[in-house]
Amino acid sequence: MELAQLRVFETLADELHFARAADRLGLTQPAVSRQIAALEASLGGKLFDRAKRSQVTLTATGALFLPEARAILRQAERGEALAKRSARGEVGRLEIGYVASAAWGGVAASLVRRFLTRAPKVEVHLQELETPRQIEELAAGRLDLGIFRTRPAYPTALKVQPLQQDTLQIALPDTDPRAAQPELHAADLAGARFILPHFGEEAGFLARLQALGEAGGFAPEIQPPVRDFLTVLTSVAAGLGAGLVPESAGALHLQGVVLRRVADVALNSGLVLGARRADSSPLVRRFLQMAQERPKSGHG
Amino acid sequence: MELAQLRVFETLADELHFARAADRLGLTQPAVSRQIAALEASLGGKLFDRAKRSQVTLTATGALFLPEARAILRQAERGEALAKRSARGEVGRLEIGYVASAAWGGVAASLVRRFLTRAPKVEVHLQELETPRQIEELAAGRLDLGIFRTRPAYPTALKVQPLQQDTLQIALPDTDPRAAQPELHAADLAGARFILPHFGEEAGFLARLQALGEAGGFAPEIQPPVRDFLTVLTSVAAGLGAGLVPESAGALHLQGVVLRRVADVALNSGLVLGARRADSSPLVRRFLQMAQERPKSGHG
DNA sequence: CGGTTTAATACAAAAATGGTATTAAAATCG
DNA sequence: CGATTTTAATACCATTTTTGTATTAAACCG
Repeated sequence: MELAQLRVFETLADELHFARAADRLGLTQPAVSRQIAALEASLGGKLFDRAKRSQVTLTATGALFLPEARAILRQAERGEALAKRSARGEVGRLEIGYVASAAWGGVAASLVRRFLTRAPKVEVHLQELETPRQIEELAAGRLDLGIFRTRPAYPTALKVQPLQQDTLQIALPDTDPRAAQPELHAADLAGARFILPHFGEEAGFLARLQALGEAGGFAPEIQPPVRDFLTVLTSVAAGLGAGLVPESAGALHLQGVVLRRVADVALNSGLVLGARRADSSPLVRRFLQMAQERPKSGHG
Repeated sequence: MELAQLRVFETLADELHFARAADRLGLTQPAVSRQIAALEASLGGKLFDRAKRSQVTLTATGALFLPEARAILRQAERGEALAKRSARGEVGRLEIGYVASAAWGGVAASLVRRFLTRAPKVEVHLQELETPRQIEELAAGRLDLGIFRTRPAYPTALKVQPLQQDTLQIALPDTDPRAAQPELHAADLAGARFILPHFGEEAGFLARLQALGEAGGFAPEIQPPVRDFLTVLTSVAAGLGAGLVPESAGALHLQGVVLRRVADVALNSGLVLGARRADSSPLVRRFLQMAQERPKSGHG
């Protein structure tokens, strides 16, 4: 017994006419005759009475089998559709990690929102984790995707793709004399007090600042960390010190604050989207592909 | 998507090893590889991860599809089994008519009982109807089988097969002088009074008796009809007259009664099993075949 | 690093499936 | 009632699909 035979059987049971059934199936009449004969042989009994040529009818066995055949076909169609949706990455479950800084800019939220628009049946679970933890969890298989900050290197088991190319910039009060310069050099920042955000165990900003100090030949003085970027910028505007913030923070346009690039030190700190290199999940593939289509999400 | 592919998929999902799955399926390993590849192509995504050669695993899609595939296969198996049982005549419904006289001897009951032993799932409905009515109902399709008395002819749409070859015989009190003869002739019965059974509208016995009278050149005198054969025979033993009873009534061995054949008049009155000639129902075929296997049922 | 295991691929043989043409049987029409 | 038409089955051939054997490529293991 094969599904193809059941499809022929169902159609013939509908039409009760070999030639018309063949037509509906895109076959010829003899093909239908043989498929039915084969099915009947495999079941060990006739399904149709064709003693009267002009009025094919279901036998008792055929009538009994018809709802069974329909059930099998419908079940098969449902299963096939489900598998296809799954293969297209439209159903399933995704564990996605994100760094807090990806949430501020709305990058994580807008990515997930875009994905769910296309694949509403996917169950997405979000977890806020710092970059190193995400890399661990990804490798362990407890995360499927991670939205985290660029690193100098990643485990070979992971692949990452750029999400947002953020440069860290220096935020200065517009009253600061250095604010007059179009761009700064590390050495210009000697003696400045720095206001840094601190989220969980994320130590990236601190590390960058220390690198900056080394390049400029000074030991940066650090204010107690604040909770978010708005506070960093407000503190800077209040003249409490300088800030180290992602370029995208400029979108806030806070009065009394200017952002300046550091010309001689690379302070790239983009967001990347990471996944297991060997991950064959269509959901992950689809998410990665979608993220690549429009590397910068709508939000500034 | 085809059932054969699902069978391969299920087995491979069990074994997670192409060669072993092939073995279980009675195929070779490349055949399994290709069947899976074909199924994956038709679904538009991978079902197995075989990056690591030594550990084939289900993908998320594969894991999702496995219960679906199992459901389809089980449904197909149930449907197939049901159709096969139906084709073998083991399920369904039979409308069977019988003449009252077939019930006395237990012919109808024993036939049905034998049939139900072999096909317990068949729903049998019995209806007591006289011969002409059964023939009507059979032709109309309201009966599937009929157990009735032989007729000189039947509609061509029907086929009948012998069930029990009953000759009608004459029952006489052993005190009757004719009881001394080993067999009678029609003429011997002139002047006898006859005791006949009368059931519903069955007029067969009366008609036979009249034929007998014609052959013997006398008008038979008829006693009021009685309800059953035992009463006929008891009346005969009491000397109330002669009886006309099926040969098989002799099995009752009633004291004081003898049964005698009528040599010169054919009084065959067998029971036959009738069905529509065109009936393709496996139940009917099976019943007819069973009845033929042992033409006389266990009962005398 | 070499041998072994395992899945995929290449190729030829076999099976099945489908199509065209024809036949047989029933239905329809004159 | 006979001729024509309709309809399903069959014969036959071409095509496609499936299988098996042999081989290859990759991963695993010592």
